[in-house]
Amino acid sequence: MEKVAETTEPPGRREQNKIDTRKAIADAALALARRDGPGSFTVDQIAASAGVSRRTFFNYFHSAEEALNIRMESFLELAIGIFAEQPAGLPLLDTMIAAFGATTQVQNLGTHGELFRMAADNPELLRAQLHSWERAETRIVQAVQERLGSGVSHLYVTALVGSVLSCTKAAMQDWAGETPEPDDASGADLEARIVRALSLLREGFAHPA
Amino acid sequence: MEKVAETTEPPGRREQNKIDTRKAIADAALALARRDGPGSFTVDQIAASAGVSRRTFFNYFHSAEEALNIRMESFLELAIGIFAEQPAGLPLLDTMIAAFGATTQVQNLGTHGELFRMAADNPELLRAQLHSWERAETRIVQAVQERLGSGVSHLYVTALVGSVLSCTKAAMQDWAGETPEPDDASGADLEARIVRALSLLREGFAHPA
DNA sequence: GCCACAAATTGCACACTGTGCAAGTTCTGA
DNA sequence: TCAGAACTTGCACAGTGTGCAATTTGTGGC
Repeated sequence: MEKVAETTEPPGRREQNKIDTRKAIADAALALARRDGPGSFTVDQIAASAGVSRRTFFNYFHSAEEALNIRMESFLELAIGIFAEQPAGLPLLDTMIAAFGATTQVQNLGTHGELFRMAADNPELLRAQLHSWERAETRIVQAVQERLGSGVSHLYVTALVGSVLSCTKAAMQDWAGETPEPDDASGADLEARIVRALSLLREGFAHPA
Repeated sequence: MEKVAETTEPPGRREQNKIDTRKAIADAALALARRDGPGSFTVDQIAASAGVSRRTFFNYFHSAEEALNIRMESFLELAIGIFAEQPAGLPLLDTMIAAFGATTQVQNLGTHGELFRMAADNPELLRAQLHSWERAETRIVQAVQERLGSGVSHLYVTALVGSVLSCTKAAMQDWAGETPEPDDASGADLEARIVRALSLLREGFAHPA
């Protein structure tokens, strides 16, 4: 019985080291972004601050922005996971509302808002974030395709998923803009906004309430 | 009478040279992308091919991808212009449908589909395009805010505009994917898709027709 | 036409990015 | 304990993006 619960934890020293290194780099990048501003530091600084070589940094991330953006990725990862867990029978938009509303329970929610605000004056970071949303979109489109079968048009699915993500993004931006303090307890505020935006979508934006 | 119609044409040699140079660079970039593939050429090659120095290239564009992406920008520019011309009384979504449907009359429509397809296997180009859509979104949001006055919530406007652009993007992607030949006469196909996607949006995606 | 001024182009230097490769170090399993 | 796999690191190299100063080119007054 050397290995226990191999389904979820075969870490070993190697895996754990990689996880630690990855986290150390991401943390170093965030700390530098907070101190010097989003675009005002180099990869060398991140690497030195994380205690690894420049080359190792690039073994983990393609760019400084990607190291920052890993948190946004985890948020979208969570959204995709929750969506996949939802029962398949319900109307699609209700399922989406449930899934994206639940994402607000993610750890360190305040940091996500912070990164949103950072992207406002850092084009490279903004591009990285937009790219993250784009990749999430294609993954969700695939999941929805599988769920609905081949009877639904591709355009319907892509337009729907794109709109849902746009509304979620708008809700997060609105929330991040009006919640400058890194308050992790304001998840309810964000959830309310997401639900509101997606409800507007479900009603075809008929009333500008 | 040395100058005629100074309202729209004070070009002079200077202005015209800049326009020509800009166009020469963009054309050179597109030609190289067609020949070698989107990410397989350098700024030096573009500059040489356009007959300018490397430094001059960077006076016009921030990156190779931006030089490619200028056409997508012009498309979005056209959309914004048409939207601004629409009468202000109509329902917002109808105005949007009219505006984005009309954009398909842009010159060299086939090239736009081509660039969409290129972005599929070139992350940098994709990011540049996403960034273009993002900037267009904020501009349209501003225009809508002015049109509707301050009585409407910010979240409503951003969610609406984001959804409209997502649907338009989905329509273009669908069209570009199923129209591999650079056929400039297929504008009607694209327009039909855009109108269909936006109609779905207006109905809250109720029927997956 | 001439000339001073403004605007655009260019070469150069410099810091930084991103990647292949080979040598070194650390973990794994028998 | 040890061979081999996996990870890290230094190095080299091509490419990017930008400030600066020198040069060329268009503009407008005289």
